[in-house]
Amino acid sequence: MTVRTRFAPSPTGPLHIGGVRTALFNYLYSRHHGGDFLLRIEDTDRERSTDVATQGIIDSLDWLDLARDEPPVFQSQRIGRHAEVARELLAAGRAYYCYCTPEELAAEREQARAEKRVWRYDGRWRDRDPSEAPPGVTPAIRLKSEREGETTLEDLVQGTVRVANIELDDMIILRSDGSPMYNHSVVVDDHDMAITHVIRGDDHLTNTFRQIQVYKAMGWPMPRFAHIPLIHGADGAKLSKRHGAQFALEFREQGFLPEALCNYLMRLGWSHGDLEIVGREEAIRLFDIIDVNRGASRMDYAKLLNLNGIYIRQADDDRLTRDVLHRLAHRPDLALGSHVAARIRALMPALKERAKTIVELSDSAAFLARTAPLPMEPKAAAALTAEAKLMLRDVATDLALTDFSVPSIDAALRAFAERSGLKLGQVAQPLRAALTGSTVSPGIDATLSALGREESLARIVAAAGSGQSATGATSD
RNA sequence: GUCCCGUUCGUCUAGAGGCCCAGGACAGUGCCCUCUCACGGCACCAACAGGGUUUCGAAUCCCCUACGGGACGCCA
Repeated sequence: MTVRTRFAPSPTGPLHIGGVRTALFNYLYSRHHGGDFLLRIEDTDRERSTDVATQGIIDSLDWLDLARDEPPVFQSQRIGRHAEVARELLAAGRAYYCYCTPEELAAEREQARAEKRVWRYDGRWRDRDPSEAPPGVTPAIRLKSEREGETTLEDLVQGTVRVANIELDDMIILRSDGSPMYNHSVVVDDHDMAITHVIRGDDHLTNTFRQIQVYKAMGWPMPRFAHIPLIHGADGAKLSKRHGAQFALEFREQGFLPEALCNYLMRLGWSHGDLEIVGREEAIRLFDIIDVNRGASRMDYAKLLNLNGIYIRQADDDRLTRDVLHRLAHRPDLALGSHVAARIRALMPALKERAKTIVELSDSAAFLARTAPLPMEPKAAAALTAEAKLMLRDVATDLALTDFSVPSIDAALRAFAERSGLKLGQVAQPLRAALTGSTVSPGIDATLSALGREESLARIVAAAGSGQSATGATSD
């Protein structure tokens, strides 16, 4: 039997990072076993479900490269089938009409809570004849749950979990308006979709016991269940806005690579010895659901950032150049052209060594898309002393004689420094300021080479010329 | 409140009775490399929630307590 897993989010908002991990585990599990990974949109709550959210979920999964094997199933299109199963249950005597009104039940629940009692539906219509039904009330359909013994769940992550059946009341499977309830439709859909492994957040653990009752009542084979722990914020509380990014596409916006996010999320609650860096192929090969921990784990943005840096360094230079160009295109202060793309591509091996996000990478490449005179950071301006400016004119002469390859630039700079009795840093820092407007950049030789002869010399001249009047009487 | 689950360095984790006076990674600190910043290298800091059992021996088995989390809808 082929393994079939599914990710079943409700489209009520952007895809949360916990959902991403659930999707990832489902994906990895099915791939590991050569099975199928499916998507089901649980949009039966018409009030809260939106098309925008649905599209957001699909975009998120696409970005993360969690490919589905079949078109998405929309639960809202299956409510007829859910009702049909409910009627089957009714006909088989495994379910019954309940004529309690929502108001009546809500009041009871409220009262029980006020008295600090546990409230459960008492099954008052379970064995009553429908002829006793009060007039004018359209009934809901409730499942006849087992009332004795206990239900045991052999969870792939949580182990053996038992609940006394007395804890479970007769849940509603079909509302009085004919629409299905979650715990019912999930079972019908999972069955019809031939799902073999249900991997989901452990907030669903207690639902499972109710769902098992439906499987039993229908005589359907049960899938295996795996309830994975939730992700919390740094303070151990539920992940929320103040903890930082929490939605998949937010991470994309903040410059994270999908493979870094996947690697991070996979290692959260799962491990394979001391292994930290796990690419997609290896993840598929190594992933097993029984290696997933039971306890909730906390989101550590610092570690994700570190991982992102590692993935950026490993990433293909052309791809990173495209990403950077895409981001820089939105900046009104820059002028992009093919020569800029070439410069960024040329310097990319050095740039990516220094960035932890695509945002940082883009910022660090921005100077390549400017034209002289450059805006100067205060520290860079300070590096351009009168003395330095004079030195720049001289070094420009030497540089002009090179072929602007990295080795020849390096050789020229070292020779110049030695001849002038300067340390390399005393030459490189003013040059860096002149070329980038900053005190931080890749190696000065690579920076010069990427910028090219013409642009480099123009920037040096611009920087050296602006303080021409300096005669040694400069203040501060 | 009831039911269920969990608890190893700040964080993610290794650990399936002796290999552990607890290992790795991130973060932090210091040093080295060095034209800046990174990268890289080296080192330091730092944990078995508490108590009680079993055992020759427990982070590992069992029990209790504390703390944390989840679920208790005609929501999903």
